[in-house]
Amino acid sequence: MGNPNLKYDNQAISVDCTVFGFDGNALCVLLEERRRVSLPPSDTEDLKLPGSLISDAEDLLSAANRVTRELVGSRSIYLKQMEVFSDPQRVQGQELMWINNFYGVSMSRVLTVAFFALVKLDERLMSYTKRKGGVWVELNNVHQLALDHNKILVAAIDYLMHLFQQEPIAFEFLPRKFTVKQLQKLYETVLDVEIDNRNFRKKILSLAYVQPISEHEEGVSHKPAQYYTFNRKIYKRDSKKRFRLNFVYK
Amino acid sequence: MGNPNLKYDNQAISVDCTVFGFDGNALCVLLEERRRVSLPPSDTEDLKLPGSLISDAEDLLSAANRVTRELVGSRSIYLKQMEVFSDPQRVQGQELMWINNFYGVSMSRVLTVAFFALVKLDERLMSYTKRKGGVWVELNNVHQLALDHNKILVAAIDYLMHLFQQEPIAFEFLPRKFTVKQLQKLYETVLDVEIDNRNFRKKILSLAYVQPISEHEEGVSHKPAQYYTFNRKIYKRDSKKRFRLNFVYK
DNA sequence: ACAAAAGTGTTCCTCTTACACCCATGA
DNA sequence: TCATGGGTGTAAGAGGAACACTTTTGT
Repeated sequence: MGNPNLKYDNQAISVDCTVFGFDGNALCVLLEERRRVSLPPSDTEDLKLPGSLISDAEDLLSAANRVTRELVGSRSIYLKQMEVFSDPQRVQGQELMWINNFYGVSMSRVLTVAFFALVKLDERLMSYTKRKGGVWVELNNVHQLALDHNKILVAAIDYLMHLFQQEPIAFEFLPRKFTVKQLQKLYETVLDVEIDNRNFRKKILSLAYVQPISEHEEGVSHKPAQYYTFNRKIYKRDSKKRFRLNFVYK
Repeated sequence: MGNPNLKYDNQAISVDCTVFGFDGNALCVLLEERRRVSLPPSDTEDLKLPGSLISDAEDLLSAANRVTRELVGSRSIYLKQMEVFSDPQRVQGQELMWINNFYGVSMSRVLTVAFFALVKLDERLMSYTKRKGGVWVELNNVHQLALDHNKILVAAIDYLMHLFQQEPIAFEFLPRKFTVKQLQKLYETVLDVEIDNRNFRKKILSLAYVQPISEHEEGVSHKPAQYYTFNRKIYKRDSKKRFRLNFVYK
């Protein structure tokens, strides 16, 4: 029997999405202004990660899709469950009141499931987001966020850097056709390293799933670069073959 | 404003723990019998992963610790959040009634946060678990479990195999001092491969964080094996150094 | 012709893999 | 002395890292 002294029925669940994009130079994250219903205005904490409580009939992925689509529209998006933040004190006082008020409930705590998302960020998406009330902020320019969203963001950056070295998620950031240089710049930005251009090319072009197409850059005042695409089918086929003990650090 | 047609306040949250152990030959998972309050008995579905609803004031890790300690006692345990299962239909009908009844609540759904755990399984733990009403079942002998616990178990096995190649969690399964052979057998079991003994030794012994101690096996009727230990400090120090693009499959 | 970025090769070294026999102990 | 599992070495190949110059285009 569950302990009769404990309560189990006063908890809300939310999703909060950390959506990353790459503008060609820097990593950006999608933020929105908090709509302040009954909370005194604050200069420093009015930005937050997009999120929402989940309704009784909704699964988490649907909720995360709903939340992100509000700001990025119907484009395809890489979306993955990351981590649950469950400190009973993570939302309290006025923050909790704000949520209860906003959703018309009276819960004593809110757990949040953090989602990790990647999109292809371009001019059109930039302005779409703006019209919908969101902003893309370079990671270096992110200051204090509402609730515990700085903590979630830090976890997401960490997750991004790890996953980036494990799986070819780089291509989620780039348009369908891209140049080797764009790809290299992306790796350098995300992992915060410098990469030798010759070695990078050699490595990337040795991958069967990065394929040249019969198109080159146009209208640039230097040698036009070859375009490549990412072939997911080939990646999936080949990724089953390998077995490595990658924990090896000497 | 949250959509006033939706309800947000009728959801319970549970943790379910997949605890793995290695008995020297096979991987085992910790299961417990479901205490059937108001449900017709079933021959095939009376085993489940250990789990519990979380109370309003509890964080997830504490809940997972509480749940596992009931069956493994106070020994140290590797415990990590894995994935949330949030299908609104995942628990319904009699299953849902059983939970509401058991905990004295009336929720319309239960989300569960699956935890992933590893313990050092030995004779003492085996019998401790038995006294507490749990069982260790070899993975090959796990049949139909209650609720969606087979699904959770499959996800946990997958997670284990991936993590095993990424991080030195093998040592969480073994006693403080172990032989190379034990370690190799463990890798072969978890990853379901055969490993060349000479190459395995070479690799393992090249790792600064696997250290020989001045002790050998005793009472065996063959050359007694050297004992080694895992030095976590050295691992942590060295793991910061390396950077690799491990997504590379050709 | 010049500025600007694209593209190209070689050498050295480390790590991986495949493979077969001798060693130390208890019975 | 024998059965049992512990422990050892080498050669060939693949992948990673360091490093500097030529090519193609627009202006």
